[in-house]
Amino acid sequence: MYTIGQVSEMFNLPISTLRYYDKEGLFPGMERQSGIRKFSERELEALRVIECLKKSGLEIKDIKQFMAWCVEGASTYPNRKELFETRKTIVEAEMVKLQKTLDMLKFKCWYYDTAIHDGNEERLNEMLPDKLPPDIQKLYDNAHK
Amino acid sequence: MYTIGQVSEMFNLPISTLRYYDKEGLFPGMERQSGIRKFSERELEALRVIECLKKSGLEIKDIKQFMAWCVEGASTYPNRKELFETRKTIVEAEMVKLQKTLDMLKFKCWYYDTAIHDGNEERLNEMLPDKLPPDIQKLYDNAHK
DNA sequence: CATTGACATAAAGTCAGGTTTAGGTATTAC
DNA sequence: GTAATACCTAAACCTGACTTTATGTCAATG
Repeated sequence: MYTIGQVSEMFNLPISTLRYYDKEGLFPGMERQSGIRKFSERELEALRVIECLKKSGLEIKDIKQFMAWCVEGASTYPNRKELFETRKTIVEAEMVKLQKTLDMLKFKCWYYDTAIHDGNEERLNEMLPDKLPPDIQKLYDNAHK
Repeated sequence: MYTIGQVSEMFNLPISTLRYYDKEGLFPGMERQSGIRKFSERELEALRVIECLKKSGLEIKDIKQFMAWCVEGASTYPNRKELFETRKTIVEAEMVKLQKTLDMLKFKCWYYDTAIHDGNEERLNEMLPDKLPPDIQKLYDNAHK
């Protein structure tokens, strides 16, 4: 059993955030000892799932709904599974977008590297948009398609 | 040259957002014809960079700073390069985190698949935390490390 | 020549996800 | 016995990134 301060340290989250999550119903049935929250292994796993679902773009109110399903029991397995399947699809799409972003950033790094070397962008402007070095061209094309 | 409406269609962004970006100084030196904004190829590339930098987590006011550097000329190449290097590092870290998120989601999909099949979580609880099928164990370990 | 549609502005409003403030309790440390 | 520390609540506040509202201009259409 952990206090809110210990959990705050463990997860590197402000205490105020943990209290906010609790207020929003993300720890249904969490124990208390004379008013003080007692975080058990169940709440730690809940917190891991919260961080995961948040990162997948889910809103707090929908995470609350998921936690309510967990309390409801086996009848909500299909709801929970569908939720994770949906989030998985969304995160996979997000990864593709982020890779495109990363390729743009890599291209710009090369671009300014070259600009610094040349002292101007003249040569670069002549190479754009389709006479870039092969590996750079790939980055540029993926970032601009 | 494009009108705000055409750019809105091309980038699938609300007109209000484009006007907001302009107000925030993200299109320095954009032309106008009797008050009406004229988006040139320069503004379209700016918009691509805006989307990229936004996705990398940069705030509007810092994107504005970057656009100001672009106007300033060759003396700011190093500033611009450093900005992109920093964003690249941040996005690479983000990709690692997102992969961890994805592994958690994949694990949970398998988990509820199994729970639905079994009708309860008893067998699953016996397998946790280190007697999972090898491929699932990998997902679980990456998601929980 | 009035209405429609696309453009413009300034200023107020919205929203999620916290964070801060103000005030209080309970336990341990000197 | 008082001071520090860790916990508690309710409610107000904050922030960034838009979005909406209210009002107006201008060109082309019926």
